[in-house]
Amino acid sequence: MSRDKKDLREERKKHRREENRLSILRAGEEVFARKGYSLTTMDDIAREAQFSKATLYSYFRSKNEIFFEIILNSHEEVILKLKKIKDKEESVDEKIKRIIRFILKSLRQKENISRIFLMEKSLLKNVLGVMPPDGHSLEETERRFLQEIQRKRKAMLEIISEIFHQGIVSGEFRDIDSLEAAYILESMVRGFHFTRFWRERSYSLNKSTHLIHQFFLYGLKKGLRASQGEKK
Amino acid sequence: MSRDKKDLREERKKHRREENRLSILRAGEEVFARKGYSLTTMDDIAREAQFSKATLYSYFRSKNEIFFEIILNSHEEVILKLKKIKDKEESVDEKIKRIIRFILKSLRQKENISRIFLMEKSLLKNVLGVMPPDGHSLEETERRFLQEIQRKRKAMLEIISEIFHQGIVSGEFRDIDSLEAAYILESMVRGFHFTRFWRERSYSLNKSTHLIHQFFLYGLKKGLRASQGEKK
Amino acid sequence: MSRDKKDLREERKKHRREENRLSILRAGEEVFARKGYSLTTMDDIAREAQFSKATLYSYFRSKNEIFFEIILNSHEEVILKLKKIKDKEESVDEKIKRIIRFILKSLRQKENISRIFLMEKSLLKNVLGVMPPDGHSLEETERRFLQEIQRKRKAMLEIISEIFHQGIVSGEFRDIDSLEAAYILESMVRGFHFTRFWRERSYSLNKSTHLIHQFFLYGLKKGLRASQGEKK
Amino acid sequence: MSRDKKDLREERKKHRREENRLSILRAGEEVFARKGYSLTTMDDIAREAQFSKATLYSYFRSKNEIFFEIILNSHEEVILKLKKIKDKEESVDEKIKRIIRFILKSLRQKENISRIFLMEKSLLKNVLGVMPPDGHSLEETERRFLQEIQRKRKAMLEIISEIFHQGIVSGEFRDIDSLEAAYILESMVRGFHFTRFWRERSYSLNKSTHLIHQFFLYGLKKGLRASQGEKK
DNA sequence: TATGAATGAGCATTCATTCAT
DNA sequence: TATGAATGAATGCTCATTCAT
Repeated sequence: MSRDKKDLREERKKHRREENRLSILRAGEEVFARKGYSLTTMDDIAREAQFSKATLYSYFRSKNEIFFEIILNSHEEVILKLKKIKDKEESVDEKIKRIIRFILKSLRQKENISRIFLMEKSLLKNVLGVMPPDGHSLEETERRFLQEIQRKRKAMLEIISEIFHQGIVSGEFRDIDSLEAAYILESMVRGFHFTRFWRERSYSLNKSTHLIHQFFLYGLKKGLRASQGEKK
Repeated sequence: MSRDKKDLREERKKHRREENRLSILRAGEEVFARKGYSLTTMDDIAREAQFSKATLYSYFRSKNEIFFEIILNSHEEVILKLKKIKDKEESVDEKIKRIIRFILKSLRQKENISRIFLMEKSLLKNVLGVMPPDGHSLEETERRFLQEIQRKRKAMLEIISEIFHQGIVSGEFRDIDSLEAAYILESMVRGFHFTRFWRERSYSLNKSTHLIHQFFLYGLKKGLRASQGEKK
Repeated sequence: MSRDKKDLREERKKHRREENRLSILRAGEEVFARKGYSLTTMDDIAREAQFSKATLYSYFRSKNEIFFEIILNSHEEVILKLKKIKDKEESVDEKIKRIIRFILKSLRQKENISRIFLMEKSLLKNVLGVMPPDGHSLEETERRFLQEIQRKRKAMLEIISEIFHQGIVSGEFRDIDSLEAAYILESMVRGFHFTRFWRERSYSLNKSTHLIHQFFLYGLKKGLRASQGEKK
Repeated sequence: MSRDKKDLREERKKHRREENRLSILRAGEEVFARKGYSLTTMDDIAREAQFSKATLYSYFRSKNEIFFEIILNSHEEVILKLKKIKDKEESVDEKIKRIIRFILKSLRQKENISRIFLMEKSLLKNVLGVMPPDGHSLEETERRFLQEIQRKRKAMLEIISEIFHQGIVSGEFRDIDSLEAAYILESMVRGFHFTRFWRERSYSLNKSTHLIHQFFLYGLKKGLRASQGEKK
């Protein structure tokens, strides 16, 4: 009895703890998205999460770690979604369109979360994107994060490439390296998103999706029957 | 005589000043590239430039201003190079290849200068890339910078789109919006560069250029005679 | 029980905080008095208060705020004392003497706190004592401070003028504007204090009090029975 | 001949130099008066004087020295004016009125020059008005300045006291220490000026003069025929 | 556990003064 | 002599992190 009671209490505690953890992550995402990494202070996150600053440190070891966790989680979501798309019963073309739209959409939602993730140097002290990813001189946490993230990204890209593979096997697509194609698609979508701020014209989600989709499938050259679909 | 002498001295002084200015910019570029914007201190730049920190302030009004100048200059170089490419006597295909290679190359060289430029939120207090570019609430300097940079980027993209236009007119390319095509190409190249850190495989400049070039011209679909050029 | 205990702890905490606050103010007063406003650094105050500089900022928003608070508090004390004097059962003459002595004394004690307060331009950016007190272009904090201080000073002078009023009503004093008389008395005392550094002779508190008192009551002209009291 | 020519050139040089010196002083007065001591930078003065900052240092050893010189000069003017008043053929009463008005006026004109002079601690590093005027630990320049200023002030006050002496001898004034009377008068005038910023009502030069004059002559007590002259 | 309080290490920027021409 | 340039030394303020309760 007392045994059970104790377990129950333990259980509840754990549950509560998990909930708080999530609160902090949500708060972090909110603030990071709004202010970027450097400009976000632990105070900001604490305020948003309605905890004391010190409490944050009982859930996470550092500002960095909070950020890492957010990034990692967001990748997890993406993987799940991509799997769903892959397993859908529809044409490969349609799937690709869905992928483009989905990535664009989540980039827009998480805006500078992804922005930061891709870019901010202060993230990994003096490292990210500059040093070759051998990762020596990285702190343990950072190393682990890098590994994690690379694993997840690999998973993402492999799912996409599997979709392409279907198209290649079926003879619909050119016989190319399907992983490279996945790289290209991701590059296009991310690139299109991140440069959009500087464009004169702004494109709706639909228009953007269509544009990228057409170019990715048919390229610039004449000779293929690229449908001249919707224009915004 | 004395007149001339004085002028000469003035001349030399001005020249010296210009040189110092450049030194600081070079130093700034170096350090920003290594550490990102937030983590770069004026002390860092001063040390690198072999000046006292205070001296920096006699050449630039702020850290921000140094950074802006670096970005702006780098854009200027790009514009010049693109113009040269455009005016070359060679096939449009070849020009596109050159553009891809050139952008990739300069992204690699300036590495996270461009990275920072695209991303760092702390740059324009809470603004860059997030708020719509209406720019109210920006400080004067920041506003000017935004204008400048947008002007330059527009120029860049227009040069590229003019090249495409040649191909469209000649019937070589599909009849699409040439500016949109420029957006896509830029997205691909930038995107490919910025995601490369996360890829398992790393691609040489040649291989990257080829890959992007092929996809940009022929897309994924079968039916076009994409040359099966070099593989890394 | 636990309830009470918690409250008690809260109580103690609050008390501790209040004490620290006072420590900082005392430290500030000490250093400001010694070095003046501009030359006093937050580091100085922190050292004197035995806190870290950062801690100061958890109690006060700025150097200015610390200074304002010191000034304000010191005025509060003065008001209290003046009230006491006013309510004493003794002759108006005696009360005036007490006022003179009291103000002189506290000016000596707080020495250049009051000096600074009256004088330092850097206090209110380009304002204090120069611009008419319309107060536009002042920051919020500064505006509030100005209001507060003016309210307190008004209170001080009104108490003094009320004392004079008694004397006027009783026919002892000339029928003059009692507030103007208060202005004059304050001017004499403050003026006498602030110019003393430049005098050859220095006057004891007693002697100073007597001197001012005599002149304030009887003026320079012959014809009144100014007591030729103590000479130092 | 060549001798004379050389002398003439020397002469002109000296003259020019003296003129520049004055320009700088005038500029300094202007800026100090506007911004106070701490907030005034050498750059400000240089700009106002239309010289390079470095040039200032060929005329004065430091910011302090410029300020000292300004103060000293201004005292010189005062002395001259007081002498003139003293030597005028008119009643002592009238002379006193003139003195009051004159001091008030120049305090208003030089506003925070005098303010600073009286108050700013940063002037004499950590000293002025705080340490007993023994002046040890003062820098040479500061010591000299203190001496100078004290000499001049003594002169000023002696002139005033001489005027009073006339009145005492003639039996018009009470038989008091004329120097003390001078101290009191100065205190009243300066005090009245420096506290004016905090008063609710503001007084015109005339009204101020009258007020101070009446009180100085007749005091608060009834029994003397204080003329109930103009009220503002 | 949760938290209010404390702080070390910075950081951008300023300015009186010196130096080289 | 006059000056443009250079700089050392500060200074107010911030923030991630730790500590004591």
